Amino acid sequence: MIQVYAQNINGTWFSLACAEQQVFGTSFGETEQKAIGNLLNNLLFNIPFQVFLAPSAYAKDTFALLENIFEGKDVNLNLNLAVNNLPEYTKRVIKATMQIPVGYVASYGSVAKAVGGGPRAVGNVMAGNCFAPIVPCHRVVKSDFTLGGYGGGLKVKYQLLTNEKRAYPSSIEIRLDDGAMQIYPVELALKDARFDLFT
DNA sequence: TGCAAACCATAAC
DNA sequence: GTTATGGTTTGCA
Repeated sequence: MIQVYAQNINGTWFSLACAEQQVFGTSFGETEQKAIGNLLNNLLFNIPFQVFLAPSAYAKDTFALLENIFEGKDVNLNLNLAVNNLPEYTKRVIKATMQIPVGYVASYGSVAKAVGGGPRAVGNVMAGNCFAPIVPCHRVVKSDFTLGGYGGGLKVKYQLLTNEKRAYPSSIEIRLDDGAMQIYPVELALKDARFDLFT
């Protein structure tokens, strides 16, 4: 039985699906309904779940982690994510995406180059990301450094990236199991962002 | 700039 | 099996 929780932190609703100290999905939204809706939408397991009003200790800890990520802080991600049932390619993309540090972004194309496959396939994985914002899909942008899309809305993507500014001087290459991935300072993606594109 | 074609793993049928 | 669908990219006018 999977346990589902929702909690409001500083005006944002976070949602969590977990069992046995293992995270099956996370999400967030403007309202409690949206947060849980997003969560269940992406949850691909057809397993019974139960919604709890009061968070368990484990849920509390995880919510605190989500909030820290949301605010752009550097956090230690030693969470136990339930990815075993996901398709092989999806796992690879998730793993690579989690290697993007705070303060940097990657493009769909550079992720694709690192894990194989094409940019659109990477976009597909992001669109179904069950672990936002733990798996930092908001750090993946288009090759021209416009934001691309975001499940939670582009405004949120912009906000998250703004919180993660670290003023790194240049792009670097990070090593993955499979290959290498080029990542760029997040400022590049924020420079030309215009709010009128968000509506 | 703007448009069309190539791109590639999933999910749905 | 086959088709449709993207949070894309690239080339070309």
